[in-house]
Amino acid sequence: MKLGRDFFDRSVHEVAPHLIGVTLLVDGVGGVIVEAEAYDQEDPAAHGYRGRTERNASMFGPPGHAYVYRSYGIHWCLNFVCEPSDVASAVLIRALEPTHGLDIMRIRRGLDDPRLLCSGPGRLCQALGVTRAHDGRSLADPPFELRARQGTPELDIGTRVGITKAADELWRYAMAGSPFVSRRFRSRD
DNA sequence: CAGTGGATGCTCT
DNA sequence: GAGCATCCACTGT
Repeated sequence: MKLGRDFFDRSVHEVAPHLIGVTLLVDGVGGVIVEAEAYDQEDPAAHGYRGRTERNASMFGPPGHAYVYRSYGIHWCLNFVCEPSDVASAVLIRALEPTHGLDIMRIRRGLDDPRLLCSGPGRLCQALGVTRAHDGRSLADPPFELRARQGTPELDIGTRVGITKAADELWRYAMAGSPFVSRRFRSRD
């Protein structure tokens, strides 16, 4: 079952936790989203914070579309744009539990361990073949496919990874205890 | 298991 | 010219 048409027409802080458990496929290859981070329009760590530029234009576009950017000159990172147009906010997809097309992922990644195929924003883009070519594309149309989750997973919540500004905001969400997250959370009691 | 440093290409100041 | 929303290899416990 596909996601509702208005799934992304709300705050990133509501969308991000609701994405955990959703299945993401790109040309039939992908898995269950187990980790995501929210970046809102008043967030100094967000690319849209200082206004619209050529790179972040997709963030200012309609919700339910992809924002893909190059990270550290090497990797690609995939975001889902949220809220109305002209409000720059998006959710960074940080990790998947691979379920579809593992053979293709292994070839693209050059390794076998399922835990290392999609456990990080750069890794999952390599495994799913996501590049700049996907920037601005609708998540409701091929090659993307999003399938609604069944039930409500328990969440781990923590601070975001790899940033220096607004580093204390608890805007990182993950499926509790998943071995497929990019980094472990603080020990839970 | 923790910490460090290099690769690498843009974007923005 | 600085600074990355990262990953991997390598070091030392």
